[in-house]
Amino acid sequence: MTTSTKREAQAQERRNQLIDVARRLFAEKGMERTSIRDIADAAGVAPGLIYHYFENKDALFWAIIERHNPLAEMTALFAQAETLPVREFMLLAATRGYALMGERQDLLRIVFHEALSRPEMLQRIRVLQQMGIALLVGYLNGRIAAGELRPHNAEATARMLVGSILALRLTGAPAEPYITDIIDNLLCGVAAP
Amino acid sequence: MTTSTKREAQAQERRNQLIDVARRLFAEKGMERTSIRDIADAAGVAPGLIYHYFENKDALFWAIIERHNPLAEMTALFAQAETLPVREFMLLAATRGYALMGERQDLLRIVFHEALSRPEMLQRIRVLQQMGIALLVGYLNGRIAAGELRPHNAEATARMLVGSILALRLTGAPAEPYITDIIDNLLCGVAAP
DNA sequence: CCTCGATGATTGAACGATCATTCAATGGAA
DNA sequence: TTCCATTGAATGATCGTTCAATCATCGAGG
Repeated sequence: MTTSTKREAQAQERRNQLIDVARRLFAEKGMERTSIRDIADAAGVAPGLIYHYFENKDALFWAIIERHNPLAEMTALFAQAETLPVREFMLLAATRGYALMGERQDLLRIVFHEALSRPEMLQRIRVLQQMGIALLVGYLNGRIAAGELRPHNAEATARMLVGSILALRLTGAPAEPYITDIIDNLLCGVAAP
Repeated sequence: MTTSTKREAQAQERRNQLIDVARRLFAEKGMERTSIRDIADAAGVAPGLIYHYFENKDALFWAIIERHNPLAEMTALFAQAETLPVREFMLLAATRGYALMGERQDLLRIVFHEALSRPEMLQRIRVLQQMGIALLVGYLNGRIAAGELRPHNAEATARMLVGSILALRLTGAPAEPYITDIIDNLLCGVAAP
């Protein structure tokens, strides 16, 4: 058994601290406007220490990104899809999606900011978005097969739902009454009968 | 009449060239990752010349932003709203919105990138988005009053439409068949009858 | 038509500041 | 004593911006 578990725990704690501080500052100011000295000052350490834990500034950036993979939460959400009526589930999915974006606001800001100039970041977002859309499309097609939704292009509907919730979050709009209205609009349409 | 119109025209042409080159590079790499020397090299001039036309790098940035105000195009679009049935107009509005975002892709990238770290840029976007949503809400309320749409929260519908089109553009999805499906979903809903 | 002074466009190295990263030295824990 | 965490100034590079000098254009006067 390793002989330095206390020391290793302390190192891990320091590493996590540096990631947390960097995430907060990157979210506030953007990566380029945040210097290694800014991060060191905010963490109360010397700039050189950062290079003990991370090869370079870019490695620190990716350590922040690696910290969170939302796919587990997304698939967990769909685990209970079968137990709820369509409207209830879509309300739940939209509300949980909105809430998750809120909890991960720092990370979202960093990710969107860097995606605009880092092709590898954009690629990573595209993969995740594709997976998210696929989960939703699978659910919608199941509901169509069960006769609960009319036959239609489930992918367009999935994109509408995700786009609408993302737009609420990006514009700083509150969840309600918008989410309920959006789901009702999506299910019933807005045309006069 | 001014005596140096040829010289003034040349100066204006140079100024426009610098703005165009800067816009392209800012869109590709982001503002911080684009140096004054990058812009000068791409324009084929010396770095000092940029300061003949712009007080500083930030002034050049705002000159790019000032170059375009989409509100004129947005209001022009609504000028013909009355002449079309609801579905036709909404298809037109969505298609034109998608196309405008495509034409202004460079500017959108710059604007979204800088909005994440410049409160004044975010504020400017918020105002514009508020105006756009207001135009759409006004139109939808008119259609509700005319009995063509059922009574509902027009703002939620406006946000759905804008969010859906924005998400198509951000994810690199093609306009069709999505726009037609989205408009039909929005009008008729996806619930089984 | 030519010359010359005025004016604005342009150059590109220098300047002061800041950056990311390195590293020899130090301190504390094992 | 060994090992790892930590320090913080130094290093080389790059940044935005300045500025004295140069070049090209323009208009007035002869």
